[in-house]
Amino acid sequence: MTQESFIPIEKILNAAPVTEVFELLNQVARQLRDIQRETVREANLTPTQYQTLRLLWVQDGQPFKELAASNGCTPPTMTGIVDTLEKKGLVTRQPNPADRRSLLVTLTEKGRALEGTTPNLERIYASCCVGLSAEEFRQLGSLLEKLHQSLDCAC
Amino acid sequence: MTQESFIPIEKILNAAPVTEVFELLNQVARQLRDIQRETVREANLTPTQYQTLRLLWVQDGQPFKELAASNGCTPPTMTGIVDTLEKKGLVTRQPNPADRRSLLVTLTEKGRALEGTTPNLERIYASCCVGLSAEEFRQLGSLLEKLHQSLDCAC
DNA sequence: GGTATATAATTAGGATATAAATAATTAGGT
DNA sequence: ACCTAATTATTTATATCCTAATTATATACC
Repeated sequence: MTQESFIPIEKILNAAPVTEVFELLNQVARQLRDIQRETVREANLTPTQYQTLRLLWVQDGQPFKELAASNGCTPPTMTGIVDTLEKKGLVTRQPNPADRRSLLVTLTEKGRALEGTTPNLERIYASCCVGLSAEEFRQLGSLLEKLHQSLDCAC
Repeated sequence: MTQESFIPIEKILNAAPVTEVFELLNQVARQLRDIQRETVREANLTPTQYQTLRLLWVQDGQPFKELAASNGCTPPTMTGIVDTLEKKGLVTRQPNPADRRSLLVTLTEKGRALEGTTPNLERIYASCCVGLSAEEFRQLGSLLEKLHQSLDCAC
């Protein structure tokens, strides 16, 4: 039995490799949000507003709950986001014929027209990833997917 | 020339592979923050407050600017965080002898004592990553580091 | 049918976030 | 020394973001 077998768990934890990687992940997420912020600033949108509009451009007329889930926030948060988008005249609340409790978040003409005028985020994102090969990028996606699954199960 | 040659760039971009990976990355970041929230809830702390205390546990008496940078937020945000930590009696603002504009964020006895009683986040994080092998996890860290560098340069 | 439970969106209240402007202080150039 | 420019923390205004509690409606169960 080699000496390495006796490295105490505390010592390994002190190195905190997991925490380090997770802090790096958070840092990268912040960088991406900042890039997004710069990209949509000219359109007078915040990253959150842009993200929500993107979801509606793909499928208009979504109930709050679904929209919140797709956006990764809670329903109360989505209420606030839709409030500000409504103030800007980009969306409206419409009754849901299928359920009178539910409201559908719906694009206005102005909100729909915005799709054609906002810069192409995919293009800008791609230009920021020159440091990674296509294969490395594919690998990153695969590992993140695995981590996502693992976090979903374990916690 | 086959028809495939005429696939317009817009159609390819709609597949949005980069955006997909980046949205996955954001989703994982959110999962990690939620785990952190659950972990420190019992201590009556938010993830942000815990993160800031962690920085002070490593090095006490940091100026606002440094603390904000380490925490990945702006100085105005750090002002708010320290305000709430001060209200909880965990930190105080101390004058910086080296620069009268500067204030040092300093742990109180109560704030320092909290280090021993909060749960070990590293241990909890590690238990959530059972889906990845050590090698895969190392690879993920390496790819994130590369992406971090790339985003820093390109944007 | 009537009551209990569940669900959709909101409200209330607190804590982060950003941008923009400000007060106090320091640093640099002349 | 003096004046301008840069820096530190803050304030203000607006926008996210959470949890917990509320309101209105729908579904289930007996």
